[in-house]
Amino acid sequence: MSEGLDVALRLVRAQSALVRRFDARLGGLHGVSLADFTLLLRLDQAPGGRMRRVDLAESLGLTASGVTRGLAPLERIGLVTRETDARDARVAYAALTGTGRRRLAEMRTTAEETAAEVFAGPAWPAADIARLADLLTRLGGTGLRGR
Amino acid sequence: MSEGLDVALRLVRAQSALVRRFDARLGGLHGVSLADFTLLLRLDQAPGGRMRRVDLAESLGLTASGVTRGLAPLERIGLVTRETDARDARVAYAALTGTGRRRLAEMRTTAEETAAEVFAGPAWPAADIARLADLLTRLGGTGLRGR
DNA sequence: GCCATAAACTTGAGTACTCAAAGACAAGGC
DNA sequence: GCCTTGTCTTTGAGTACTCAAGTTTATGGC
Repeated sequence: MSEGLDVALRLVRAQSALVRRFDARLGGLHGVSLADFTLLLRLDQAPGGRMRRVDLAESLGLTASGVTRGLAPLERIGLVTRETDARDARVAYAALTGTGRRRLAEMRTTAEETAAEVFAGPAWPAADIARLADLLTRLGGTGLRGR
Repeated sequence: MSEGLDVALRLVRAQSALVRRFDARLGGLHGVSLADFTLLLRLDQAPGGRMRRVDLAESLGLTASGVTRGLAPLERIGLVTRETDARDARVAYAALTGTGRRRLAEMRTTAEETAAEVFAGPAWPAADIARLADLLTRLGGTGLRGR
């Protein structure tokens, strides 16, 4: 089997393990999934803590439909609100609420702890984590750091 | 944001892009998803081209339930058959059929082409692909190479 | 031999997405 | 001002999984 294919399959496999791990921790402590967390994080990084649904979709690698469906429960529990645009009545912003921001800060702590556990131990020197970040960036997934 | 968390999120993002790409190619040319292909590939690598469903699940990172559901359509289109164990009536093997093996060989070609496209260009020297393979292996996803 | 426990598998219900279609609005040509 | 085209969003239907519960069969103590 070609190495490229091997890498792609390994990546898919690694992802499902990772998602399970984050889902378990975030779900247990905060009642949200990794997808929920990622969405909130992305909102938090946007100016004003709000974004149009299309842009959110684009930025998360989902369809607009997926964003609508993912946002609904977060609105229901008061982490996100819907805001309108004065200029364009078609657009519905998703905006972080105060509660959302506070809860997100807590989630972020546990997400970082989880990541630290994943990369703990002598198998993961900082240089290798950085190398992995670099390689994954090249692979085309838009990152979220420092935005 | 911690670099570990950043890497984890990047990986998730990269995976969804990758899966979409493979799904499009494999679906278009052979009518199967990347998940289908991975399952068939795993079967092909097992001695006798057959495996117990539990082991298949373990090896793919799915639940037994997911395997049952994923296998059904592949049995329906004749790529896989169900076999019984003479010693233990609980187990139902999944086995590649001759057709399955032939079709898999074709799928493999397009999967390798797709992987080659993903890693094409000067951004991806062979050494970096190998490095990525190594890093992902450390991350715990069980690979499929050379089994 | 019988029973308790455990393993392999399937099934029902639920979740998180996808795509395609539809509704509401915007923008530009004319 | 109207009409066409395009954009933003939601919704219906379908897919691919999950978990929990149920069935069937094996195994080991006694």
